[in-house]
Amino acid sequence: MTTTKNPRAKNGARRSKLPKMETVAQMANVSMMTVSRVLNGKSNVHPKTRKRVEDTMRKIGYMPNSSARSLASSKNPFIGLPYLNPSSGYLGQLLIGALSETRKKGMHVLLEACSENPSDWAEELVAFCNQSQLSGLLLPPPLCDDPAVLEAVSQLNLRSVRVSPSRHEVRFTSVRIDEFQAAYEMTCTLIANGHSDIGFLKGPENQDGAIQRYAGFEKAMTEAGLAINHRWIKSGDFSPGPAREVGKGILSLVSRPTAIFASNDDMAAGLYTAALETGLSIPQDLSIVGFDDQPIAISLWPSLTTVNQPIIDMAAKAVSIIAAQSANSPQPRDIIFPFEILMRDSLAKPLKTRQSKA
Amino acid sequence: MTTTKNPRAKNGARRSKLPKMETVAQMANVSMMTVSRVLNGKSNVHPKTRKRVEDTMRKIGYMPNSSARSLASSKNPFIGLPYLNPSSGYLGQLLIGALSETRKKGMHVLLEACSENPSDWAEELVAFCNQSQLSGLLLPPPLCDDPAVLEAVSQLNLRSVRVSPSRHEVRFTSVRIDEFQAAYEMTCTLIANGHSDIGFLKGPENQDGAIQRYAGFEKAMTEAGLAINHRWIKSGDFSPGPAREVGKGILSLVSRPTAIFASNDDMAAGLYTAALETGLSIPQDLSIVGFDDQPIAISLWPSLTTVNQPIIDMAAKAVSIIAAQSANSPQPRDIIFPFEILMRDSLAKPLKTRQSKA
DNA sequence: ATCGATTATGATAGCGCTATCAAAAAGACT
DNA sequence: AGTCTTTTTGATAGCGCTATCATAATCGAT
Repeated sequence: MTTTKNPRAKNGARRSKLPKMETVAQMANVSMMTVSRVLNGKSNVHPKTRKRVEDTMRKIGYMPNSSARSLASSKNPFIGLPYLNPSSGYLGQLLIGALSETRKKGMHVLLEACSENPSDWAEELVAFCNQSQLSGLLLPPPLCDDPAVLEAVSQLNLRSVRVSPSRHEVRFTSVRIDEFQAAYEMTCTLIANGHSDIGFLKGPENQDGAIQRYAGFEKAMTEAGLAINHRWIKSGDFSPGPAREVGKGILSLVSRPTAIFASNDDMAAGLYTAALETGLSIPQDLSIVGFDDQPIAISLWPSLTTVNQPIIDMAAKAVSIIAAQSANSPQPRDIIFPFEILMRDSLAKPLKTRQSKA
Repeated sequence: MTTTKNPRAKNGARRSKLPKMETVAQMANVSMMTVSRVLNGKSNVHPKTRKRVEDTMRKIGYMPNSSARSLASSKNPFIGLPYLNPSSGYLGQLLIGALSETRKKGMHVLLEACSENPSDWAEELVAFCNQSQLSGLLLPPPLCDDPAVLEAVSQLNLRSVRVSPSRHEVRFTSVRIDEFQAAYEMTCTLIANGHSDIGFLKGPENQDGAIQRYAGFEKAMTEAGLAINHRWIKSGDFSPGPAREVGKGILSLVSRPTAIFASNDDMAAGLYTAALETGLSIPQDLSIVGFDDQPIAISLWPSLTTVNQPIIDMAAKAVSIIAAQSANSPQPRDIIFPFEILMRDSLAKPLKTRQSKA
């Protein structure tokens, strides 16, 4: 008696009820199916009807419920982006490209952090894809170069695009630059500038891209008839700290190179520090070139000469491939983008030219 | 006759059929409802039954379909993260924290690029949230300081958390540091090191955080009885390029400061370049301090003294608040994290102390 | 006009899961 | 054993949309 049963209770404040497709259909005097067709941009709707439906949608602020759409069609407007190493500038670029394209296509990017442990990648990825009913997957390095991941993903019946893998793989579409060629050309540039004593900071030994970069360097040196001094070739992990350490090692040798090619810009940054600490001026005493054109390249002084890969365009292309509903052209392709050698201020001709024996 | 009707046809290669909940239910000899309860971790399931169901799930590799779950429950395991300015190191940190937490909670982060045009933000955000049935929203700067966005989002009936807003707002939960206090303490540190001629590079005039940082600087100067020389106070946009320009302006004055406080690390990096170009050594001729501890802070040489805000922890906390289903404690809170002044190598005592008249 | 070929629209039946409420089973007491 | 709680389980009815197939409308071309 004292307690008056409150009629609102039920589902309470769950969510302010959005208009549903049925409402649109009634107001526009068509069936839901026609509304659905308009929503999905199907071609076989009479222009007049289409306009009426579109107007109605706009008028009542209809928003399709993506869960329902996806349940009914087994397709989500989501593109998965699993990755590690999120602090790198690479991710930022990738996202700019990917998001600008998903935006146009009405899709979204679903991010997923990967385990630290590479052996978990494949299994996690499968769970991720299955649960979220992704329509596609963007595979950045190092995932795109992991055999177990590729094997697992290839069985998943979704469109995956590998972004900057080091080499093509028949089962997948790749968007990439020719890293080997880029490293080759950068080395040629160094040589053309009069350098013959050139050091190289390798990336992680187990990353294919890192290997290709070194291979390109090797080819250019060999072609030019220059010896490679192995005391000037060191390995790092694509981060500045270790690069600085090994850089100091190289620069404190009695005979040191006039130029060093770092496998990426972060390592080049480490090298800058090493040079400054050793009392060497860039580029007078030492030329440094990098790879990737990370944001840091222009923050450094002098600005870093490096190789630019158009990650933004590559990511956008990758998304547009996934978004292409055309469906019947699921042919994996190898799309090679042009790279660019950005001549900035960290490369100059050496003061004296010499070729030491390796 | 000639044409043998092929029974497979129908839905063709759509997707390799994953086991459904019904299969689990049958195999475990329970109803789907019980399976659903186990899946959702409800408490009222007999331990024995729960184990049987869990075993069955594992055995047949059951993966719940998140679209179906979300349609039935009007809840997606997605946290929206709208943002601009994706190249900043800030985003990387934010993602590390957010993703490590979503991972634990079985949720995902849905990224969305915002329009370049701030006046579109609110409307876009509403569409984004409604369509994707987000369970929460992370609002990083500058979105978290935009009144129209806050107004729109507050009506949306979803959990939103503002990440590093410049001040608290009663309608929302905030995770942040006290930027005013941090800037104040950093300035005190500068003063304690013997600097009295201190310049300041402001951030964008319209960002509240940037304003607070300057206010903290002002307070410390005033308290110490030091005059502010307005020729040493310039505005930038949180990016290195313009900072370098205005930095050169300040450093080429006849009377220049012995230290400059940049509103963020990117601007500090621009200042490094300006100093080097002007022939000044850091920190001998000029001390520089930054704010944010972006990745570049340790790539610079000498390493940058700066303020660290624990973005990773803040983002993780934000996600865990959204994930907290407890529901009946929707009280917005203002969670202040401790900042840290990272003493590195870009700050030293000035060679000579003087106080010029403003 | 009349017929087939096309194009536009609609009725129906789920997609895979959860909310709801009712029923059954298991304890806690006389 | 019998009654009353409390815990555990199940049957049913959608969530909001799309696939599918059938029907109706439209259009040429005879």
